[in-house]
Amino acid sequence: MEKIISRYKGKGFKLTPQRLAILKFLEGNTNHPTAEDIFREIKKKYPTVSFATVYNTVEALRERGELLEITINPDRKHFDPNPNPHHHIICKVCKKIEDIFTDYSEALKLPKDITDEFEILGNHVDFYGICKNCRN
Amino acid sequence: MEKIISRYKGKGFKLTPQRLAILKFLEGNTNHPTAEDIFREIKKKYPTVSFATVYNTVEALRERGELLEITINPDRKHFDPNPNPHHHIICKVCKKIEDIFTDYSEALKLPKDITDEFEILGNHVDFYGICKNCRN
DNA sequence: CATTATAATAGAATTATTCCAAGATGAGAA
DNA sequence: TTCTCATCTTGGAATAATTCTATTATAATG
Ligand SMILES: [Mn+2]
Ligand SMILES: [Mn+2]
Ligand SMILES: [Zn+2]
Ligand SMILES: [Zn+2]
Repeated sequence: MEKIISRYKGKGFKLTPQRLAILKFLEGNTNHPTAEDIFREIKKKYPTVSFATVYNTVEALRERGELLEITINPDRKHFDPNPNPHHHIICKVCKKIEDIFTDYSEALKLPKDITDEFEILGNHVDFYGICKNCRN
Repeated sequence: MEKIISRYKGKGFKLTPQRLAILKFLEGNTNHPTAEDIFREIKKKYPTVSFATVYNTVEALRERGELLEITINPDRKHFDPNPNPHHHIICKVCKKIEDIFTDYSEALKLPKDITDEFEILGNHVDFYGICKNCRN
C-alpha cells in the first residue's frame, strides 16, 4: 500500500480515497476486470463513487503506462494492471480471460510492405478457447 | 455476383435485395468496415435500410463462418468478409486496419497449464503502429 | 399461385462510455 | 498549519453502439 502511494506521489497524479481504493483493487489483480467490476468493488467502500471516476482513473493510469486496455472481448473493455507485454486467452463461453506470458516477439515479424508503411509500436496475441468449466 | 448467390442459395439464408447489397459491398472488401460503414453504403441504394438489418446480416454471416468480427479497435467493431485465418495491424492515429497474411501458427504455441485448461479454438495477432500518412 | 418461414423495418430499449458543470479536496507553497 | 489552486469527484445528461420487439413484407418452396 505504501508502495502504491510512493509510486504515484509527486507525479501529478492526485491520490484521492477513491483512487486509492481503485489502485488497491487493481494491485496484482489478474482477473482483467471491466469498468463495472471495478465500480462494483469500489462502491462497497465508497457508495457514492461514480462511473466517471472509474473511467477517469483507468484513463489516467493508461496514459501513464500503468495499465492496459484489453480488446479481446467484443462486448466490453477489460483492464489489466500489468502493463508488461503479455498475451491473453478468452473463454468463448464464460468470457474469462487469462494471461499468457510466453514471449512470441522473435516470431512475430512483419512483411516488408507493412514495415514500410507502419512504424510498429507493439503487438498482442488473442487466443480463443473454451475453459474446462464451460466444457461440462 | 452469381457466385455470391449460389453460395447462399438453399442454405437457409434468405437472399433479400438488402442482403445482396451487403454481400456485394463486402465481397473482396479489405477495408474492415464498421456497421456504420456498411449501413451508409447500403443506404445509398436502399434508403430505408435499418441498422438492425445490417447487424442481423453480419451476425447471420458470422454464424456461418463467412465473416469475422475484428476487436482490434477499442472504439467499435469492424467486420471482415475474409474468414481465413489472418492478422491485422491498426494505425493508432487514423484507425485504419490492414491485413497481415503471415502464418504464425507454428510459433504461437501455448504453455501446458493453458492447454490443460482450455480447448484452443484459434488465435489472432493485433499489431499496433502509426501509418505513413499519420506520421506527417 | 399459396403457404410459410424468415427478413426488414421503425423505433424503443439497453449498454457502454463520455461529457459537463458544480462543488470538493489533495498537494504543495507559504 | 493554513491557504490556494489545480485537479478530482459527482450526478446526471449526452452520445454512441448495439440489441430487442412488434409489425409488416417478402423470398423460397412446392
Ligand atoms: Mn493480463
Ligand atoms: Mn482482414
Ligand atoms: Zn469458460
Ligand atoms: Zn494512420
